[in-house]
Amino acid sequence: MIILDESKKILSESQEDYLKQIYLLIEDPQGIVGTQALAERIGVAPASATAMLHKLRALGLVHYAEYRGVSLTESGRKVALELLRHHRLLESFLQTALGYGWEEVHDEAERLEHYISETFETRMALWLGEPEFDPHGDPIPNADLVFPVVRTETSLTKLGAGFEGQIVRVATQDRDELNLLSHLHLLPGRFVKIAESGSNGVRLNVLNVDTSRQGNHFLIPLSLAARIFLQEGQPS
Amino acid sequence: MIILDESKKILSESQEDYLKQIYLLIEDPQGIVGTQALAERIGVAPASATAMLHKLRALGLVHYAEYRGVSLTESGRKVALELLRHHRLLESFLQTALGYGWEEVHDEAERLEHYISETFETRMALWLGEPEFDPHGDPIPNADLVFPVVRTETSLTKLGAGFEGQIVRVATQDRDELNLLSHLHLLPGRFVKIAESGSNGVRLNVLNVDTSRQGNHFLIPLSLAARIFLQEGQPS
DNA sequence: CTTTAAACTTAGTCATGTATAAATAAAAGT
DNA sequence: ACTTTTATTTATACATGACTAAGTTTAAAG
Ligand SMILES: [Mn+2]
Ligand SMILES: [Mn+2]
Ligand SMILES: [Mn+2]
Ligand SMILES: [Mn+2]
Repeated sequence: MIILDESKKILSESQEDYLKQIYLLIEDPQGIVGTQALAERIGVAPASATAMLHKLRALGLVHYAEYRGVSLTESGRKVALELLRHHRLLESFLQTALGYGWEEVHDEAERLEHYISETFETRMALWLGEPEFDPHGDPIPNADLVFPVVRTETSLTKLGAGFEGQIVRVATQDRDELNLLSHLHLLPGRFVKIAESGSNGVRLNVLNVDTSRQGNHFLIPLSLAARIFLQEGQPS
Repeated sequence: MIILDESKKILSESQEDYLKQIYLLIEDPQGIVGTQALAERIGVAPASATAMLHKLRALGLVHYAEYRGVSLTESGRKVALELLRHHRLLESFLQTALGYGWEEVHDEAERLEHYISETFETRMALWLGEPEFDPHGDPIPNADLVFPVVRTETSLTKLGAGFEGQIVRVATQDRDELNLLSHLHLLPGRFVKIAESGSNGVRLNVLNVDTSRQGNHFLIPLSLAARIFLQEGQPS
């Protein structure tokens, strides 16, 4: 549905998802991703991915050399960022405006990101007050597809006991994990203090929750703690 | 995207649009519609419609006999109403919640109606306060797909000079017509008095608009007047 | 009735996105 | 280097939804 500047060409939901997944699979800005990993992520056979890569290359959306891997061209990257903006604005909007539960937003956004118009995008952003981060704490590219300035965020596993800071990102889409974190008040915005940090997990005190629930001593397993990011600071 | 109760089968956007247009083209509850009219409405060649009708019949969604025309089965009708509910809730929501212009809502709703979930539908309805009519004045089936009780509405062309009533429906999706009506304050909810009704059109006085614009004597052509519906009554 | 026109369906193609099976290239192991 | 394993591509096929051209049915006129 996203319309390319140049020829006003319209991409299919499939094509868009390939571009988005290529973007997300490439960590380093200069990296490439292989056919297998891509196919696996999209949920198709490797041969199907190869076929699609030929088409995307013909459209000028990817750099792709047979057997060597794939990366995005400038216009391919724009499509991916456009989608990312739609997705993250949608997650914010569904939660804030429509009262969606924390775990319900992802699937809906995954589908709708391909079908909302630029007008819809603009109006959501306006309604939300041009947010820079979504409910997970993930950065939202602005209308010109530029990311907000990065915050200094550090994974829970890299901080020691006694550290005080604010949760700024929770890098998981898993429903159960999100429900757990939601229950424990461990969502972006919360201020916490690390009570204990060991090899089997991390214990936190939530600082700005009513005193009756203060002594929050649940042990967060390392696998999850690694995906919770803090920024130093105290509640204002 | 709409999921059939029985086999959890998912319909394509195309299939859904066929069912919806069959529904809209059949005025009488017991009527049928021909291949040509249907094809024209969808924007495909008649042969393409024939092919699709075979598929929809195989899915148990339409009654269809070659050369004799098509109508909806009970489950086909449910899909059509489901879509209609999505469409009309979306139009209301885009306008009320997101500040869409009167003419912008239709195209967006036409696409999104196929991709929103039942959750999205439910939340929109809640946000809007379970509305029974959309911004055009068209009735919205409730969650059980039952229409609200019909209002007594009469086309402008069937009423004489001096009649006072409230606009309850504006049966057009045309952007220019909608813009015009919007400018003239002739939208559902307004109270008007018929100033003149002749063979070249109808002139209205808008009753509850500031006095400076009272003498609204624009001539509404009959073709448009026929699609404006009033209910008798005075402003409260 | 028979002829003609309109509506409709069938037959044969095409584009898109997927799949499996077989072939080939690249990487790893010895 | 040679061999084996793994990644990837090619060849072929299938489903969907569209098209055009040609044939068929039905309805309207004479
Ligand atoms: Mn998606
Ligand atoms: Mn956009
Ligand atoms: Mn539609
Ligand atoms: Mn629904």
